[in-house]
Amino acid sequence: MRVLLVEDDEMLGDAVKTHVHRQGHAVDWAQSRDDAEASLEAVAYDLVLLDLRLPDGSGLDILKSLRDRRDETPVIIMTAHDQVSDRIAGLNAGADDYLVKPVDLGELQARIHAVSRRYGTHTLPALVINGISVYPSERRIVAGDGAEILLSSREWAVLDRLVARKRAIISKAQIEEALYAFGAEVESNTVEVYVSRLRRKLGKEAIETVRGVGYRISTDAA
Amino acid sequence: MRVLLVEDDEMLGDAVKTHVHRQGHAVDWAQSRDDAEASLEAVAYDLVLLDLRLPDGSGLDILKSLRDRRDETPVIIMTAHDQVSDRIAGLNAGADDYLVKPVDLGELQARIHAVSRRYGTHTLPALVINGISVYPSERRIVAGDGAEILLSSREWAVLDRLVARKRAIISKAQIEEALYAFGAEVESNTVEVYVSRLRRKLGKEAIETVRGVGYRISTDAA
DNA sequence: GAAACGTCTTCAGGTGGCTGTCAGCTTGGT
DNA sequence: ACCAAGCTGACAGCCACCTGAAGACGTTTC
Repeated sequence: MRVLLVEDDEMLGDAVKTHVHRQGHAVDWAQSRDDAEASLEAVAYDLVLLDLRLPDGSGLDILKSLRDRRDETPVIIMTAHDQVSDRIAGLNAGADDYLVKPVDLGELQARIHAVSRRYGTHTLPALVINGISVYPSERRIVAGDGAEILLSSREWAVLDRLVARKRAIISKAQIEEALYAFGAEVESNTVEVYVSRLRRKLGKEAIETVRGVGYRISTDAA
Repeated sequence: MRVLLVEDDEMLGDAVKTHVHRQGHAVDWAQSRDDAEASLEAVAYDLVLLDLRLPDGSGLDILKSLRDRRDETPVIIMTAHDQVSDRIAGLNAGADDYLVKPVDLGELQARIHAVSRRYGTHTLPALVINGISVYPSERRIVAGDGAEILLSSREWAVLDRLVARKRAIISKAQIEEALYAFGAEVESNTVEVYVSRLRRKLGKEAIETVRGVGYRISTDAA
């Protein structure tokens, strides 16, 4: 997932960003209201973590303007104190959930998971190889440090076949079948080339070759 | 194979686990939905046996979230009663087969076999030597601790001949015949070499030499 | 429209695992 | 002790696989 974190506190922001990164999500961190609105305009996010107390205006206004634009991106509010009025205002303005500071990272994780599930987006990677998270139905993988790596459509198609049945050995023929939906034959080592490219992005050990049989995801890669 | 059993009933779970374990598979047993999801996240399985009625949520959700993640691990459902609606919902959600409780262990075995066969993996080892399972038509053997040992195609061919008729003594000539489909003569001790290589992987006692006659699989190896 | 860019496919040279061969050694029978 | 049969480490050749490069094609940018 792609997450926008709106938080002016350096310490807290850093902790949250790191933690959410570790869950395998791409995190942009906006430290002011202007920052946040610029980001929201430029990028489509799957989730927004929103602090209501910002130096240059209320976080609530960000949420309101989002919903005014009929943007239904899930928003989780982080309120500075357990102020009932804040929470009510936030939820009324269209927030999906809220957290009370000091933020417990485990709780944050659980709430992100719950909200995302409600929206049908994926928060759990289908697979983690070498600390690199692979997500289903997304042409992107996330490295351990949070950096995003984009996959081309063919690269992703190959990886998808391998990940769908993790413990199985998949033959080149099976992979080709998935790549070229009937008819469109290919007469060279295309699959080998894409495996090679995937290895460059995922790490050499990520995909195991079984000579004369096919390929398989390495299950033991830590 | 590595199997995840999701079942909250102690009695039934124990019986099923024991039975499946006897077939030579590694079985993890999850007794709750949370347990099951944690296991699925951490480990790649070849098969999931899924009870739909769990204390902390529906087993169907587990299946749905698996398929949402484009995970195609085979799933066999166990429904509490012969509820048509359950079965239909399960199959629609992407289950591969279903069992009706009370579970008949023989039927369970047959269905596991059928589902696995559809996916090209074998569930019944042709033979167990030294706690190492040998599967038909696969160039792979599995040690007692679950570690996999890959065989080269020639190694496999030799082992296959020996396993095909377990108690019989197979001559070198017969084995050579299987290795080199007519014409392609071999004029050295190739068979001896491959027996040696196999012994290195299977254990010294796995293959017995009958001087002047041929080889045979040791049946007494525990 | 032209240039810059990214993707897909093909090809060619390189690499490493698999294979068959042999030589020297071990084992079993007499 | 001797011989025949079998065992196994070493090695050269082969073939499956790997990978860098380049051309064809489509897309974006100016």
